[in-house]
Amino acid sequence: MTGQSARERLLGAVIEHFTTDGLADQSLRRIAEAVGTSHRMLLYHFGSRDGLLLDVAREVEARSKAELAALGGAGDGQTDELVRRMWDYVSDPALAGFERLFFALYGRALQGDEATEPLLRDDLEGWLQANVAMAATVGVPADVARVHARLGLAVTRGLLLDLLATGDRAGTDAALEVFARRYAGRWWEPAEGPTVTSDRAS
Amino acid sequence: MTGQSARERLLGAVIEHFTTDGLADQSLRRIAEAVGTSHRMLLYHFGSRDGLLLDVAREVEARSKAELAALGGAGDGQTDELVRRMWDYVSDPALAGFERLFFALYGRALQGDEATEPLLRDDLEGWLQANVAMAATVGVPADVARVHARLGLAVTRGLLLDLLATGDRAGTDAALEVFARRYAGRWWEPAEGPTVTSDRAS
DNA sequence: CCTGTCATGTACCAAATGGTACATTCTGCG
DNA sequence: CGCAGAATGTACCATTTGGTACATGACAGG
Repeated sequence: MTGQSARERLLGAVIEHFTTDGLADQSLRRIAEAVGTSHRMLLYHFGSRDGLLLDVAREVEARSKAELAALGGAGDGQTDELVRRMWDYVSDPALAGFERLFFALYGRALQGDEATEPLLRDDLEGWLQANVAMAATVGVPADVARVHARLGLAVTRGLLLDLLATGDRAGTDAALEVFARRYAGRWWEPAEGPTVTSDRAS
Repeated sequence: MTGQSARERLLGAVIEHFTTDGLADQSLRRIAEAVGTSHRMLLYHFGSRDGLLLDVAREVEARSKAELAALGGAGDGQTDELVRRMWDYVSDPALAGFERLFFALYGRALQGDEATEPLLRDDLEGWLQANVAMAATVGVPADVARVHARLGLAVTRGLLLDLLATGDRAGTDAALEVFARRYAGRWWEPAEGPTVTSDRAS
């Protein structure tokens, strides 16, 4: 029973360690000690240091995807509600450590680190597609949904960076609320009285 | 003349090196070789490895601030124009390497790395204050300006993360345009027909 | 010319690194 | 039981690491 499971337990423990102690400048031995094993075992299960980091990146990506999937249910077709729910979930203090790890891996990946690259390739595209599919169920055409999903993700990620850096929950909450307000309603259905945009004035 | 200048030249070269080759797992000796000096000299000028990273972080933060300051001029009081100009500037491919370095440092800092911490403390707050000051010249109250500046920065940063990861310029441009459209006009001047907010229950 | 200060090179160090070789235990299965 | 294969421990390795000690170079001002 230990076959794949031991490895998975280790992986979970390593992620937890990276979550609390950071992933920069961590040697196999330090990691091993922190998760209660030997650096020999990490090599055994993951092949190499980069192999370990690769699996960590994959797992983090998978968990992020799971986060987002959890938001799929109970949609009422109001995009502002979706972005609010997403923000509420993702800004939960209990997840802060994980989100920090996510961004640390992401930053590394941006600089060409091979081990963390899967994060770049799959994460965003997966989110967009999930969103497009979800939007289709309430009648939003795919191309429209895609661009709005993109914007919604950018807002939440940008504000999450802000929140993690400053800890200013009230400020970031307020900013998200401003955004959500402008997305209230079923705006994608063409005519419906005067639209949200305040084209007058200016 | 070499006094502070040699150090500054080195710092610039190191940043350039980090920009192209990444900052993860770089030893003093590798850095030194890349910038044409000895690891001994890096220690001499920056005290320690962390000292070097600290100065890199400070400099990157200073350059980011300078980026934003460059956007201050020629405002016409239209917030959508400001966010468009900001995006145009920040998404310039020529700056991509630098932005990647920025996010890599940022991610590190989020995980508690002391050397890169100044990025967290100063960068965002500086941007907010600059924006509030700028907005004041066109009559936007400070508290309103602050929350909108926050949102604007989040959108650009979030989309920048997207662009750097996917390279999808058309997609990110389109998302920004959707955002900007909803910000057209001088929306902060209170009464002007029905407001945007749709105070729904819950 | 001498002397002091900044800059740089050379040589070195103990410690830590990722990885490997080999022996050993554990465990499920025929 | 006995044995294969996975899991783990021990010991080791060459290399690299950040940092230091010390000598030397450049060069300004007295």
